[in-house]
Amino acid sequence: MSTPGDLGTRAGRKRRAILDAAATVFLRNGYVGTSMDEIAALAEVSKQTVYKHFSDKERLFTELVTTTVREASDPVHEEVLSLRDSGDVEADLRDVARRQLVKVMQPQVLALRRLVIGEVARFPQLGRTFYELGPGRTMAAMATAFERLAERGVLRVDDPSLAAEHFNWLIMSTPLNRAMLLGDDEPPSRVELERYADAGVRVFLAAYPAARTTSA
Amino acid sequence: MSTPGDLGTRAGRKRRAILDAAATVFLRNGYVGTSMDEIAALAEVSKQTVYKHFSDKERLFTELVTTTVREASDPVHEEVLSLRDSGDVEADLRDVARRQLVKVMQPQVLALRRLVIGEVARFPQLGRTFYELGPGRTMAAMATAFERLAERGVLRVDDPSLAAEHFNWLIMSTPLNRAMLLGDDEPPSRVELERYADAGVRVFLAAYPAARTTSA
DNA sequence: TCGGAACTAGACGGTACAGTACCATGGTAG
DNA sequence: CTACCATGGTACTGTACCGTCTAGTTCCGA
Repeated sequence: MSTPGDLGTRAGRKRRAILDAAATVFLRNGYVGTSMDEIAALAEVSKQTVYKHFSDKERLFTELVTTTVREASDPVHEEVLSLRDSGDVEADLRDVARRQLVKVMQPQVLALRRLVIGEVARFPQLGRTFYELGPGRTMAAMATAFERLAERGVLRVDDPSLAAEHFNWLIMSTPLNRAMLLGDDEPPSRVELERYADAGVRVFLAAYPAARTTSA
Repeated sequence: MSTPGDLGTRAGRKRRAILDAAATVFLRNGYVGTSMDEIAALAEVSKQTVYKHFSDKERLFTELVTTTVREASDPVHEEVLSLRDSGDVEADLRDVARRQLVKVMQPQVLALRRLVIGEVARFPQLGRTFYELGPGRTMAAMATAFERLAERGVLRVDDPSLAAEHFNWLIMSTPLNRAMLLGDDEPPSRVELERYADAGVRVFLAAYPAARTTSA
């Protein structure tokens, strides 16, 4: 009859409220910095109800993280896949790079990344999940796209996986690592992010040149 | 008379023992996962003595992190500076890259990085310190080295800071980010690290070409 | 309308831990 | 040798919080 995630039922709504509250509090205060009472209060739900839906703090936390990562990563994944049929590699790489960077630099995604990294010792599985659903999946998709582009002769790539790594990190490393350590009180503007992305693409194309369809 | 750090005095030895124990426990269990009793026990010192040397847990933690980062970062910094007078840019870049990568991938450095990232919300200053003493300082040194090499005409670089960022992250991103999220149960071998470093240098030199002193 | 399931509110046991208080003791300077 | 300060050992205070329990209340379907 009723699915746990069904928002039509009362149980479904409560469950969603708890997950939303948990996201807010965990991302702000970290795993140990968060109390179940706080989550219950913010969700406007009794603590008993929290424990009815999630057997304990760990499960609530892991479930929250996995669903959040999956949701955040899906759209990026789609766009990367579409790269394989690109008609204008340079322009499309720039597009993908810009959009991907903006996604990754959202404050809540950054907070989630910090959180998972900080808890890798306590929750090793969570780190794996984050990697596989996030950067790992994106780079795998990118590698297959590069492979296809190489077959079509529009991009010179010998090791697609390595190229995907290089592309990915040329775009994201500078702003991402700064954000990890410097916090996001003064996040880079959209324009700055585009500069990082474009510069990364430039370097990438110098090493993995695109064959232009239209010559000068 | 006596300096706090002087290992000759009894107080100095105790202080060092406390810092060593703190390093072990904090790096293994994180900030909140560590109790002052644990540190005192491992240092074979009474808790009273711990509080005599460090007014509270926060100060002990921050003092530990700053001294550790500084110590780990100094040798890398030296070597990067010496790049400016390189006679064989390609070979020397490869050398620097390999050594830098090995340093950064040491388990305790990785643990420290995870720890600082996870605590950025609680200790923003610590993140800044880590960045400025670690990657920030290295990349600044690298930028001045590149600038000098460009003046000498042996490397084509227009924006030295950007080039330093690109170099740094081309080398380190892949193994570093994997380590951050996947833990270091199965750390990459020295050979694998060298492959990452060499591949990064290759891409870097494609975008920022070196003028060869000796031609084929 | 009615019965059962889901929910609320709050107390409670158990545990862990930061930081303090107190006093005995041992090394060290003078 | 002695006075004294650093240290050891340990008990203690206060707090926080997980997870459980109880007792009463509200929602919803039949």
